[in-house]
Amino acid sequence: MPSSVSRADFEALAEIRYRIRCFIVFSEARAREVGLEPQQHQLLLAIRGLRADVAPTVGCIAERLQVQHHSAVELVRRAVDNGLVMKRVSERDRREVLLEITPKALRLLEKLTVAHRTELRSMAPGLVAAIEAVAP
Amino acid sequence: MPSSVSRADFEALAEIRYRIRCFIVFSEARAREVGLEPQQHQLLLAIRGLRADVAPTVGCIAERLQVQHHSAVELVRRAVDNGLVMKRVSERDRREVLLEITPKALRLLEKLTVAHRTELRSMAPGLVAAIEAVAP
DNA sequence: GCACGATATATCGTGATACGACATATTTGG
DNA sequence: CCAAATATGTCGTATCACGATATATCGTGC
Repeated sequence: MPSSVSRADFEALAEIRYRIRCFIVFSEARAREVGLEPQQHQLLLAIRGLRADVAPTVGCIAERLQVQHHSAVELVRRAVDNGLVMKRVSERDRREVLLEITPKALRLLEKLTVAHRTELRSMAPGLVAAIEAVAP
Repeated sequence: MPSSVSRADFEALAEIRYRIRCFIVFSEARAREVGLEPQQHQLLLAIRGLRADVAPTVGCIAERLQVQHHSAVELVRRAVDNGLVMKRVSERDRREVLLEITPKALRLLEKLTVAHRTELRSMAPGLVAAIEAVAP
């Protein structure tokens, strides 16, 4: 029985990862250019990009960032130290902490989001093609 | 002048990052399940997924992994220690080191690649839709 | 054919960060 | 009103990518 994985499969999967990494590296470079650590940029995007009907708690953000909750706790603490995020205890459930990004952070995030939208529009065809080569 | 970034833009960009992270987390979990460090799995995929007409040198792999060359050097060293990769000096240019994955590593990579192909087929529609929401 | 800049790989020390283990605070259900 | 569940927070550790630097090899001008 021959392998069920062809050379083309390896190439296509490697190509997806390569293109994703290019996007991530681009993103991290843009974030640092405006003085943000890449993870803190992702935190801001996760908070601001949450659907309006979802409460921006630490746990929810941890899920969206796909990290353990205590990693999110530390990330939020650094962001608060840098004046990017504000915490406030939820009134409904005082175990929960609601997150909000500061006006300064929002300006940086908007600037970064414009750059990312532009870059994505440029790389989307290649990335989508790579994905569809693996998952037709 | 209003912001050129809408709420939908933030949500769509955040959604792309979320789905990419889900894929990465899935990938890292599968790699660890077969006893590979995620980066070493990526190294194997990068080597095996190289186009046939490209020489698998350390520098080339560093570019495909989007890391600095000395990061690739250390990654390769760990992979060699683990019996996953073999190095041999290029005859054409003795500065270059050509990389080859071992039969054992190839078996692991094939197994992982099957799992990734399956997962990608499952998540591709959502990911592509998210990309096209930002880059129509 | 040799000096020198360019290129490819390697080494070492460091800093950031994500995680596991554990702790605290609050809510909920019987 | 107590115990289990849930949400957040703290601390120590280990991994890993990077910058700075070093070594080896190649190519070129002279």
